[in-house]
Amino acid sequence: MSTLSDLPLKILVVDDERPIRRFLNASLGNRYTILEAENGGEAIQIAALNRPDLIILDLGLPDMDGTEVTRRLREWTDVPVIVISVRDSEQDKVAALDAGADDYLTKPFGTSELLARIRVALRRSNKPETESAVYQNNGLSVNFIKREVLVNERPVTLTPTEYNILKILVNHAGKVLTHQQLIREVWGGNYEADAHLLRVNISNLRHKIESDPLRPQHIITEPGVGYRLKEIEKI
Amino acid sequence: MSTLSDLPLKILVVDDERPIRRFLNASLGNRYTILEAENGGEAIQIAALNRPDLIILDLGLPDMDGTEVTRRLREWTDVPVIVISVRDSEQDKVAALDAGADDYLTKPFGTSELLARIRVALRRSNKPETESAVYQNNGLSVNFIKREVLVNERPVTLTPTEYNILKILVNHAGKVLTHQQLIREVWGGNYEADAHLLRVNISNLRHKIESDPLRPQHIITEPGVGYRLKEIEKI
DNA sequence: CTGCGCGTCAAGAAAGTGTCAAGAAAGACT
DNA sequence: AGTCTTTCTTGACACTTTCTTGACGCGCAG
Repeated sequence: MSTLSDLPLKILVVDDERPIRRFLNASLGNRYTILEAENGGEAIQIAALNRPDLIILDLGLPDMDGTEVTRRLREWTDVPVIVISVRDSEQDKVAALDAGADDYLTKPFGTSELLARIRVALRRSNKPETESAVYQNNGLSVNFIKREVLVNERPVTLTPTEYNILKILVNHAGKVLTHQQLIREVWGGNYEADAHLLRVNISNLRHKIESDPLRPQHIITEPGVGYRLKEIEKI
Repeated sequence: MSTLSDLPLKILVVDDERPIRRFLNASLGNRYTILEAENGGEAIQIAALNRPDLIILDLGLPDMDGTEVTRRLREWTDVPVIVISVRDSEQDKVAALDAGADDYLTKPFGTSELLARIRVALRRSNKPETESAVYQNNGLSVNFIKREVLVNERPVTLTPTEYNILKILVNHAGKVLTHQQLIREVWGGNYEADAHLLRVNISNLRHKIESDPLRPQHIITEPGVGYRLKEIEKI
């Protein structure tokens, strides 16, 4: 069990109030290396750059909601996220947890409880899977942090829907995704969207990332079933 | 998030008070299969026997402390444990979490928060992707996740109907399937489809996966009865 | 020889797929 | 608020693949 990297574990504290950051720094500083961020954008940047082992995230941030930060993080990393907030409503908790947070602590909380919950989160995540935030295969490159897509080194700009579709395909690269699965994941459970809508978007997407949309090299149609992102074996 | 392969997950509820068990059963019963235990010993027994996917554990048990139960469980299983308790002291929380619990909820709590925290715990523990759903025998290989069929290492493309027929044959590999069974499974209960239609499709399928369709090595005709996927004993 | 089950072939019917373009909706900027 | 731009959604159409049906040949048993 003991994966002993003797370097101290890094924890990123995200809070816009300096006193809280100072308090957390004092509570955790002698056990962990503390990184700090003041807002959501900075948090994502620092997380991408420094790869902390855990993130403590305040819900109330100036630039973007903490739930949104979590969602963005989850697009490319499984780092444990512990949300802290003054909001105590069940609705807030459920939203944050479902967005991908691992725990939710209501302020004020005791230091020892926070430490215990940090230990739990670290214990669970102690399987260092080297998952990269960048997908690369077959001339297609998707950077989930920057939301940047390259085709043969050349950047392409995708609309939000197109990016979402591509993201799902990449996350299941090689596997066939049925129309229903794609529709559910892109447009949400309420499937007002039909297969035709999906086809149009796939078509648009292809025109942007395929050199020859008639003979797609990336997004392969599985007739009667759905679509699949083609993966080429790397030796 | 990807939501595939959903057989109902089993949750073990451990509490000595019947009303609480009943309440949890009502709250979770329509989403999960609920097992129940009244005390620590029983909990461990049932956990060992039924291998639940998650355990909800009350701290106050008649025979042994919940923390102790958690410790005993952790000796042999990583099943997520969510502790619920009336005790709100930090000391109790830290003790339970450090004993191996994944979460700690103070009574009273809302149903939706509990459900959210259950989802978090299950999400974390479900990481190992179910990758191996591959049938392989006699030069024929069917990967159900990628929806890929290989004959002697060479990929073949099947139409939806052909794939469905093959899938059913594979799922009952070695056994004879009557015409009626196959028709019902492929075309649905309303069997407007007749045996002739099945024969045409079998013929097409054979031309794709048999090297010599006249002497089939995979799809064997059982005259007057149906078809069978030939299996070769692996040593 | 005749009837029956089985396999093959080919052609029309049906379903699925890709593209274009126009209107609706959403968002950004004065 | 209003205007402008981008993005999303819908409908129409051509095209392709797949499904279904009917015709026919073969082998075999009665």
